[in-house]
Amino acid sequence: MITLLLVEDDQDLGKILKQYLEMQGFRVLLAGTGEKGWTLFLEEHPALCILDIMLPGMDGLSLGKKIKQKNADQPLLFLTARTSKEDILKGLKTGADDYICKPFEPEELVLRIRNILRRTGRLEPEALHIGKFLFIPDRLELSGYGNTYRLTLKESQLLKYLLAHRDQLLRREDILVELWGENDYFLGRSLDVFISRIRKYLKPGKDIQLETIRGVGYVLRTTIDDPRPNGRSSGRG
Amino acid sequence: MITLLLVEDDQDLGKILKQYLEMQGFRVLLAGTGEKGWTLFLEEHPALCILDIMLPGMDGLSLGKKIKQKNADQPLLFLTARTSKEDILKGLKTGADDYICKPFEPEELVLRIRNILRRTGRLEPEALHIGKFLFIPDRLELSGYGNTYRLTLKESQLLKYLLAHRDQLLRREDILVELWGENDYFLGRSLDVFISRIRKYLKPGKDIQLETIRGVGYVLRTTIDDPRPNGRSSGRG
DNA sequence: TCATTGGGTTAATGAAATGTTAATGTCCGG
DNA sequence: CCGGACATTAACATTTCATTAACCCAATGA
Repeated sequence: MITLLLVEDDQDLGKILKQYLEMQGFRVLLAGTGEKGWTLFLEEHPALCILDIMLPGMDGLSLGKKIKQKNADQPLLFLTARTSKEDILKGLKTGADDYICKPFEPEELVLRIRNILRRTGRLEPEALHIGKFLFIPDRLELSGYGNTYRLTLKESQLLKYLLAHRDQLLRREDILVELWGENDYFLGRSLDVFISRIRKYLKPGKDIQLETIRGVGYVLRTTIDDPRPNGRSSGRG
Repeated sequence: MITLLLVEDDQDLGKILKQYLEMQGFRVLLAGTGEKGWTLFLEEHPALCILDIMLPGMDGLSLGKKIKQKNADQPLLFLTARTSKEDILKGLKTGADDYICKPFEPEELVLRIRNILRRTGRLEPEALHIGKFLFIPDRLELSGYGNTYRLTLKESQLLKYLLAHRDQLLRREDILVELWGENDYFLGRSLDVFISRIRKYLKPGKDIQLETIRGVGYVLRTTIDDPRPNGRSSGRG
C-alpha cells in the first residue's frame, strides 16, 4: 500500500483529508507540525509528502527544503492559500513538485497525487483495453493500430465513462450530468461533438461499436472483450 | 431485490427512511452504529451503503473508508448536515459516490439512490417475459428464438404497456392517452402501425396472441404466463 | 349479396435528433 | 498582447423514425 505523509496544522481539515485519502486506498500519516512531519518522514519514507505551507514552528517550505536535502528525489506537494505571494507560487511551479491552492476539491487533490506518483514511477498507470486499443486515462493516451493519440481531457473523461459502462445503455442526460454537471441543449450538442471525435479515434477498430440509441443515448459495444456466440440482428427489416 | 445498507443513529429518521425506501421496492438493512453497519456490510454485500457522517463511535467517514478498503468499487452515499465544512464535504462526490445534505426530501434521496445504482450498473434492468421472449425495456431489447431486436423508444413503450396489462382488454383510447397524451384519428392510425410492428416481432411466439377486439381495442394473451423452465434462479449476481 | 366500417400493412414523407466540420470564445503561459 | 490548446457554439449535412397516406382485407349487417 502507498504511504502518504500529510503535514497540516488544521486538525479538522487534516482529519477529513486523512479519511478521504484513506478511502481512496492510501495509507496516510498525519502530522500537525513540521517537526512531527520530519520525524515521520525519516521513519516511514512516504511515497509522497503533502505539506501545508503555513505551519506554526517549522513552515512547510522549510520542511520541504530539509526533506529535499535528505532525499533529492522525494516528491512533494504543497498546500497553499490562494493569497500567497506570487513569487512563492512561481517558485513552487518551476520546481519539480506540484502545489494546490486552498480551498480545493479533495477530488482534485487525489488527481494530483496520483499524477505525481505516476510521474515518479510509484504508481502503475491504469490501462484499459478497448478491442485492440490500449487506453491510459491518466496519460490521456489512446494507442492501437500503429498510432498513438493524445486525447484532450474531456475526450478522455468521456471515453473512460463509456468504457466503465460498456454494454450498458447510457442516457445522454446521465453522461451530461456526470461529465458536465448539468444538462441543457448546448451541452447536448457538445456531447455530440465529442462522441463524433471518439468515433473517429476508434474507427480502425471494426470490433468496436459506439451505437446511437435515438432519443435515449449511446452504447459502447466491443466484440473482442465480450465475445458473445452470435445472434444480434438489427431491429428493422 | 436490491439491498441497501442504511447507517443512521437517529432512530426515528432511520425507521422512517427504511419504511420509505422499502415502499420504493428496496430491501433495507438499518444499522444504528458504525460497528453494526460494518457487520451488516460484510454479511450482506449491499448494492449501496447510505452512511450518516455524524455517528457515535465509528463515524460515517471512517466506516466509508473501511468499506472502500474492503471493496474499492462499493458505492457510497453520505448523509451530512449543512455545516461549516460544507465545501470540503462537497468533495465527497467522486466517481460512484454522492452525498446529500440534511434535511432532505425522501424523494430526492430516492432519486440519488437510483442514479448511483444506475451509474454503477447495480440496478438490475427490469426483465419481462412474454412467452419465450425476454424483453428489457431499459435497453429497448427484445430477444427470443435466436434473435435480439432493438426496438425504438415508442415500440418499447407500447410493448411495455401491453405487457403491464396482459390479459386485460385495453381500449384504443386508453393506449393513445397513455402513450401519446391524446386521442385523435391520425394517432389512431399511428397506433395501428405500431401494433403491426409488434406483431411482427412476436410472430415466432405461437403462444402469444395480440388480439384485436374490433371497435374497442386489444388484448395481449400468452399461454405460458410465468416461464420457469428450470426453477427461478436469478442469473445475475 | 353488397355496402360500410374498422383495422392491417407497406411505403412515402417530413420533423427532429444526431453527425460533422468550422468558427468562436476562453484560458493560460510567455 | 500574442499564440496555442481546447471547449463550446454555430452552421450545415445526414439519419432516424413517428406520422401520414394509400391501398388492402375482414368483419358486420341489411
